[in-house]
Amino acid sequence: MKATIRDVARLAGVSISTVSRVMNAPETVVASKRDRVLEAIQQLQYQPNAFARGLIYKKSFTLGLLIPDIENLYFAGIIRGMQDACIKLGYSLMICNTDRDKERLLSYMDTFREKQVDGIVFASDKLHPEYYEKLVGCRIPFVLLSSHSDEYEIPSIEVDDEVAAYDAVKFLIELGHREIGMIGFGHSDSMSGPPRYDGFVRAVTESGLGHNVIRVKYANHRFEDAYQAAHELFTDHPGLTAVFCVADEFAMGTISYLKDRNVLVPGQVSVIGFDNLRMASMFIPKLTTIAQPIYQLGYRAAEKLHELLSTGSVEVLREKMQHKLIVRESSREK
Amino acid sequence: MKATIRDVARLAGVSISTVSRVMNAPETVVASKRDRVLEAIQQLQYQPNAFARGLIYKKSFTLGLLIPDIENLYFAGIIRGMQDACIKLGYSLMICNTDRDKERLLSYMDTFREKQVDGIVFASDKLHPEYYEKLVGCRIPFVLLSSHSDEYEIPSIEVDDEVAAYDAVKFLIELGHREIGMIGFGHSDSMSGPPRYDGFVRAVTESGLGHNVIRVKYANHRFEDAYQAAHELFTDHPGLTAVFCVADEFAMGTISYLKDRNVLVPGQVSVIGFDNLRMASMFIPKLTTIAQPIYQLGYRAAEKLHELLSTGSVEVLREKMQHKLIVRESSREK
DNA sequence: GTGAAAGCGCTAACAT
DNA sequence: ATGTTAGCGCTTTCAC
Repeated sequence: MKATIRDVARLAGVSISTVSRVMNAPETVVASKRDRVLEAIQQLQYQPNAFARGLIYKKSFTLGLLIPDIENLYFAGIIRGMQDACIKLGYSLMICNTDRDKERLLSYMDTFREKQVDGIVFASDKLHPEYYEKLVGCRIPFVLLSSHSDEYEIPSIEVDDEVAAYDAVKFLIELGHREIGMIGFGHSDSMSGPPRYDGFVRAVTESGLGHNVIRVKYANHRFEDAYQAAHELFTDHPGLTAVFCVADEFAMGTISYLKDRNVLVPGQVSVIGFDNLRMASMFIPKLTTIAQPIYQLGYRAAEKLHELLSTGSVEVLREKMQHKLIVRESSREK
Repeated sequence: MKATIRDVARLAGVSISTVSRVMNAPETVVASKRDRVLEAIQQLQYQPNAFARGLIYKKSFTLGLLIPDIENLYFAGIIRGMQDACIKLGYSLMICNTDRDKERLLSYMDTFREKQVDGIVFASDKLHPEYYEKLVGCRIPFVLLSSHSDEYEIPSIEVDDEVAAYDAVKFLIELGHREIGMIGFGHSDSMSGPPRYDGFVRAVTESGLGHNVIRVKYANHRFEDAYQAAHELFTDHPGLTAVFCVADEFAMGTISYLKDRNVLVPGQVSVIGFDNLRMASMFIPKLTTIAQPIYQLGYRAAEKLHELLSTGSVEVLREKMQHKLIVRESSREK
C-alpha cells in the first residue's frame, strides 16, 4: 500500500497533525521534529493524497481545457502556453478534445464537474446557449479563448479578428491586387468567422474593390475542405490574383489545390494565411500570414482563469492580444 | 454549494445509503424509492464527488499520458486514439507534454502520483533507468508506446521499426535508386532511432549498396533540424538521388531545403518519410511515406493499459502493429 | 429492502 | 508547539 500521513507520523514519532503542519506551515513546528518528519517522508516516498486534500479544500488544483481539434496545430500551441502557465501557477491541466462533437463536449463538462476542476478554458468554439447554461449550472468558472461572448459577461481573450483580417487584405491590396477572394470559416459555428469576413469586406470596400465582397467560400476547419473551397472559389472566379485564407490550414489547402492545377503561388496567385502555425514556415512556399501569439494566448488564458478563481473577477473582461503580419513567400506584388 | 448525497437523500426522503445504492446497484432498491431518488438527483443536478469516491475506491479512473512534444502531429493522433479508448473504457485522460525536459517529466510523474492516476502511457521517449525507477517507485502501472524496453519486462506497443525502415529503403531501391541517404533520429534519446537505421543498413547492404551506410545525418525531431541535416547530407554527398527520412517532419524539412536549393523533388531527388501525418498529404509534393497506424496505436495503448490494470498482466508483452507503405508524389523512378 | 455507522486520508479547530 | 478530534462526501458492512 501507499504510505499515508499516519505511516509518516508513526515513523517520525509525532502526530499526524504535525506531519500535516510540516507540509503546510513548516515554520510552526520545531526544527528537530520537522527534520524527523521530512526524513520519514523521504524514506517512505510519501506524497499526500489529492483525494483527501480535495475533499477538504474543495479544490482540485486542476484546470480543464476544452478544444475542438487536437490535430490542429493551433491548439497544440495553445496547450503549450497554458501548460507552462499552469506549472507556474500550481495547477494541473486536463485537456479534452471534443472533435467538434456536441455530445462529447457536454459529457466532458460532466467529467470536469465530477473531477471538480477549479475552472475551465473554453477554446475557439462558439459558446452556444446550451453550453453556457450547462457551464453556469455546473458553477465552474470559465474563460473563453479565441472566442468571446456578446450576450454574456464572460472573460475572454483573443486577437482582434476584424482588424487582423483587415490588415491581411490591406496588405494584399497594397501589393497591387484587385481581384481578391477569401476562404473563411462558416459563420454558424465559429466566433471568428464573421469578424474576419467583416475585416475582409472593410478593406476591400474601403479601397473601392467592393466587387470582391462576394468572392468568398467557406470551409470547415481542415485543409481538405479548404482544397474543395478553393476549387469552388476559382471555378466561380477564375480571375482572382490573391486570396485571403482565415487559417494557415486553409492557405495550405488552397495552395495545394492551385499546385494541382499548375497555378503558381506566388507567381500567379498570392495567398495569405492566418495563425502562423509552426508549419507555416515549412510549407512550400513558406506562408505569408497573420501571426497570432498562440503560445501567449494559451498562457494568458490560464492566468486570466487563475485571476478569476482567486479574486472572483477579472480586471479586463474582453481582452485582446496583438497580431502581426509576417511576410514570407506565398505573396507577391501584382 | 454543490449538492451532496445528503441533499439528495433529504429531498427524496430516504437515507444516504439508499441514494448510494440507486447509483451503484439500482436493482437492490424498490422502484418507488428509486424513482424518487432519481427525480431528486435530476432536480438537484447532483453528481457524485470524485474525491470522495476516489478515497474509497483508491482509484481515480484517470489515465496519464506522457508525450515529448504536443506540437508534433504524431502525438495529436496518439491522443485522439487514446482518448476514444478512454471514453469507451470509462477513464478520463490527463495529458502531459514534457517538451523533452527531464525535470518536467519527473515532476509530471509526481503529479500523476498525487492525483492517483490509475496507470500511465509513456510515449516515445526512451525509458531511462531513472524514469523506470521512479515509475516503479510510484507503483503506478504503465505501458510504453512507440517504444519498448529490452532490459525490463514492460508492456509496449509499437510498429516494427526495423522492418518498416527496411521497406521504405527497399522501395527506393526498387525505384532504381542506388545513391541513397538517410536522415535519422539521434541514437541517444530515441528508441526508434537504432532500429530504423538498422533497417536502412539491411536494405542497402542486401542490395549491394553498402556504400550508402555512411550517408546518414541525424536531426532532432523537428523539421528545422532536418533542414540543417539535409544541408549537411547533401554537402557531404552531393550525388544522392534519394533520401529516407525517419519522420514526415524530416521529409518536409529535407524537401524544404532542397526546394531552397532549386533541387526538384521528386524530379531530381526522391524523398520518403515515415509516420503518415495528417499533413503528409497536404505537403507539396505530397509525401510518399511509411504509415504508422497512429490513432490505433493510441487506442491500443489505452486498451493495453486497461488490461494491465484490470487483470494485473498483459496477454502479449511487446506488441507490434502493422505499418504500410503509402506512395504519393515525393518519390519517383530513377 | 433500508438505515446507521464506520472509515477512506487529510486539514483545521480546539485543547493542552 | 503539538496532539486529539471532527468532518469533507462517499461506499460498505452490519443490523434490523
